[in-house]
Amino acid sequence: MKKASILEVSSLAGVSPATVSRVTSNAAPVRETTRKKVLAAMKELGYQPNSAAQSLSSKRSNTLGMIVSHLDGPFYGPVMSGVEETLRKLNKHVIIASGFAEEQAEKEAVDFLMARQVDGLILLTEGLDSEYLKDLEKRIPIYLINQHVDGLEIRNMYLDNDDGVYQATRHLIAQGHKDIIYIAGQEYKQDANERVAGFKRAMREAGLTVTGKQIVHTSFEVEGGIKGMQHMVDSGTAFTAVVAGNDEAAFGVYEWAARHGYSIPKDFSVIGFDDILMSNYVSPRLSTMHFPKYDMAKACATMAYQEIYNKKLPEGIKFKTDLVIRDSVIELK
Amino acid sequence: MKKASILEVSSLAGVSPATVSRVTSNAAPVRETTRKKVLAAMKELGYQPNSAAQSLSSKRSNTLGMIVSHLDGPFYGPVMSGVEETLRKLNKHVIIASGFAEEQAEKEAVDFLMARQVDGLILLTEGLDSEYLKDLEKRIPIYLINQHVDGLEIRNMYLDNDDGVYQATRHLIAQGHKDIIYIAGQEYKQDANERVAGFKRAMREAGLTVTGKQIVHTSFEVEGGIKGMQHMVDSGTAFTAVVAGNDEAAFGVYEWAARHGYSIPKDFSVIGFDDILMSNYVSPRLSTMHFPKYDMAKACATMAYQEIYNKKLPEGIKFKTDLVIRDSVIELK
DNA sequence: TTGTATGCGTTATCAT
DNA sequence: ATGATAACGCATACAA
Repeated sequence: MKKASILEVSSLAGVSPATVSRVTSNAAPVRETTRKKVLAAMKELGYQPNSAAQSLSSKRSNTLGMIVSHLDGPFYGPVMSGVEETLRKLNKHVIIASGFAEEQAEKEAVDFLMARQVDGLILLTEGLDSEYLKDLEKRIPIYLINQHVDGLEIRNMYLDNDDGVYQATRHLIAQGHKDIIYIAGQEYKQDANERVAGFKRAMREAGLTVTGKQIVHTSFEVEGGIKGMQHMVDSGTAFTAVVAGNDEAAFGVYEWAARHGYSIPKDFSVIGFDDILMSNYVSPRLSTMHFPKYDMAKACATMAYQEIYNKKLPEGIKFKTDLVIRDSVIELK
Repeated sequence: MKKASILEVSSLAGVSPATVSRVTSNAAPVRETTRKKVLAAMKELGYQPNSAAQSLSSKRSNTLGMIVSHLDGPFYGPVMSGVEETLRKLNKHVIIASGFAEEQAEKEAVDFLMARQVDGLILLTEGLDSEYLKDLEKRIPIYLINQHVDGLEIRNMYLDNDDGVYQATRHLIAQGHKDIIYIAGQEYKQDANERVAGFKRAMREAGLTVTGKQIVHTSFEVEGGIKGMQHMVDSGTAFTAVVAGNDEAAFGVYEWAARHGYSIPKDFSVIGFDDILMSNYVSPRLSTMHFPKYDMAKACATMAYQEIYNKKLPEGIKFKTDLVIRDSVIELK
């Protein structure tokens, strides 16, 4: 069974190739009886449209490009998964490239995918600035996950970072904590700063003072959590609870605690952000803010599909986090 | 700057389109002076070959398909990363699809990618049996990661699972442990069983008896580790050390220990397998067998490239694991 | 070494 | 509703 072409199908069905194309693409009306004939012929020959030919002729690749900072990492996996799954059901393809969170590499990834004639670009990047993106948007539909760009709001899938950490902090406060420290992500990262803002807001609203001493910028990594804790202790800042910029940093806090003989949550409470898979399996199980990564990815893929292939106007969505209470936070006596 | 075609480049360079094609594809000799002219023209027009046209004409998509069980998960990420990175450097593309470790879904993924005219298939699957794969191999070059199929050895990137667990177990024995239990992965999984074999071999070689009581088949997941431990305790099997089928299961052992008030490695030692990222960050840091996922992925991608685009014969590679000593195993006094 | 001409498999335009 | 036919942009025999 070698590859059959549209021509063979058409002759076997006794119609023109154009008609076959009409039934495969579902783009024009076809009499029900002829449709059946064609479908039968397709099945008999095991016909699969040649996508290169389709692309060449239709000027569409039926493929979306996706760029993520890293192919590994607990955060990107679920996002890729959601995008791929959604698009596959819609019979579209994804080509994923990694950008390593570096401007140069991410731009190369863009070029790489553009050369591939992708119909749109889903971007979960960190090194592409607003100028570049606005420019890019003129050439191809783009969809941004986790990055806010003025003027591109409608193509933005966004998380309410501020509100998320606000909730997390309030949870701590509700448990009686007053001396709370915050281990923030990289200062140049948008989301890191929004989260810091949520922390400050919650603290002030509760009548608690927040000075620079209670916040340290490190990174969204295990190492960042470790360093952050060390910094706080070195600087003599007292605390009964720590909110980590993300779960990985929270694991760093755990690690620091283990190294120095502290017990969580007995000695101090910890809350994270993202709700990555591992968070449910560390000891103590990490209380955190659930980031609806998967839903966000699906929404993003759907939005892209709708705009590109169905001419619907895109509409940005702002997602909210949910508090996931587990075992790493206890009431302060 | 709209998309320039090969025709415009050729006329601007004062050569035929065929010559332009020759320089882009690097497939036929071109006089150095004309090459420069062409290159200049390409640059001036920002020429990017239309890959759909290339595919259609050359009957090559310059794209490899890759199927993994899950897009997330600590194991697949590094593998995807290695493949993507390697291929991108070689100017080839990867389309990744997930198969969810289910036969049906994985076969659909194959069809999906075949329809896309991929030039080859890199398979990191769990639901595709030998028969199917041997059949598939007749239609398209395939490369198997982590799955041994008789007759397809040359297209196989394989890990010496047996030797890995053998080493892990010997490490435990060298530390004075005699009562060792093994928490194995799913019984229908090839690698799970090879690992069990390595365990038995090491035990017997050391003159230690190994009965069915010391081995329990659960799964390669955190939950599997938890259940495995519970099973061992319920059945009253004594032990001073446990080897887990993989790191995730080892985390389950950690979790079980935490829930029941045991302290690792004081109360018992634990060794894992895979060396996933998190293993370095749990407490205590997990001793484990390093699985060269990334290297394996790169080797696989390179092999695929060489065979498909350079007609070189593929050659399967068997990788070895390395013992990574961290803090979860201590000497038995 | 370079040019000419044809074909790749599909979609889209224009008829009918 | 359906058919005929011209693109689509490139690679590749074949010729020169």
